[in-house]
Amino acid sequence: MDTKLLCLGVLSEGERSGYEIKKLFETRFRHFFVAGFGSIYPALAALAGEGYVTARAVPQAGRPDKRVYSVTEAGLDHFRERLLATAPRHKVRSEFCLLMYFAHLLPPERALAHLDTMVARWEEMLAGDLGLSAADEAALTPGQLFDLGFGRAVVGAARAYCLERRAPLAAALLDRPRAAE
Amino acid sequence: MDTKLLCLGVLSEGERSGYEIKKLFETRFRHFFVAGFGSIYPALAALAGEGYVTARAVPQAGRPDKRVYSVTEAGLDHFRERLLATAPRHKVRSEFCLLMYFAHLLPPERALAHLDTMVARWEEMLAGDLGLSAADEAALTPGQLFDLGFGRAVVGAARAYCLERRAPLAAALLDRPRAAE
DNA sequence: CACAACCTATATCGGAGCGATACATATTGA
DNA sequence: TCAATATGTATCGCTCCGATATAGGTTGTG
Repeated sequence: MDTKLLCLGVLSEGERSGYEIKKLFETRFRHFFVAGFGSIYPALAALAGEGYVTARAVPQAGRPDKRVYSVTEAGLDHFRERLLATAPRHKVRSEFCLLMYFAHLLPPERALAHLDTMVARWEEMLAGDLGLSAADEAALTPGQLFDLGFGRAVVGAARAYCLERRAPLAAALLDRPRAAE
Repeated sequence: MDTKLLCLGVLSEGERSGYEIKKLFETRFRHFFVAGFGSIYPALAALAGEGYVTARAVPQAGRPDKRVYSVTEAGLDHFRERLLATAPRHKVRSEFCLLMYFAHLLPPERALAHLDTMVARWEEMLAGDLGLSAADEAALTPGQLFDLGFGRAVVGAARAYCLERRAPLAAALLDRPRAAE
């Protein structure tokens, strides 16, 4: 389970609760890793069962207790081992591309709306978590900096391509005879 | 199951066997949808059970029979309905980015090797299925053309970024003191 | 002030999904 | 000769994750 691996990774930077880990996933890893509570809580429970992390209950005023996890020595070792054994993969699952592929079976305005939705989402990402200032970047490790730039490059390219091809696509979708180049 | 949806989609272009569908997935959809036999065969069986496709056994010389599937009228309707009800998503799951994020815990040469592996894979994709000639492109629907360009843009951006940042990353990973910009 | 909307916080379950594997044979290439 | 590689179908079990439940606090707005 890769979720276990990433949880171990973020815990190696400091103790955190499941909820905080989810937040972190959303801000720092959104462009390459998505995981919900349904993945994170079981992952943490499994890690605790294997002795790679320990949990500590922190009472909260008027809120349910927070379970704060810390990585153990064995967990750190395990993490490094697993990292060494992990093969680099990069998988995309895009219903957006699927919809575009069959755009001719969709009302044209629907296809274009999907396109606009994606552009908006990518712009949000670029302006949000991917849009750190230079000052913030100084605090990052080389790898974190690499990932940040990678996200910007890929998401930026997707956004740029969609914007650039919107008009030609609209033309091609709306009137069949005229070619759009 | 999205696999069911895509199977229905490719069958709407003509009858095909499970094996042929897998081939098609690998060549046409690799950059946005990955599915193995373990997804495709159950998907086809389910579609047949629902009456959305019909199967026909084609005897082969010296080979197991081929089961060729065709989409039914009901299947075509269902496909269009499902397309209309599908939300545009675009999800990335990248162990490569994960490895890069924690590159400081890896031997530097290992991190760089991972990077080179990915560059090679992306170049393969660009030269292969994403590298159609202009003549071939004329036969595509606007949506197919859009997806092809999208794949080129995104995969190309990933490749370019990795090549561009390789040297700075290597420098930063090898000697900590010097900043790499 | 009432009510909606959203945030913090944890947890489970059922079903989808897919990697690994098995089987059977023919061709290609070293 | 032996190892790959290609065609072809199929299943099993583990992983995974979306949806949902629970519970109260805070913020915002008409």
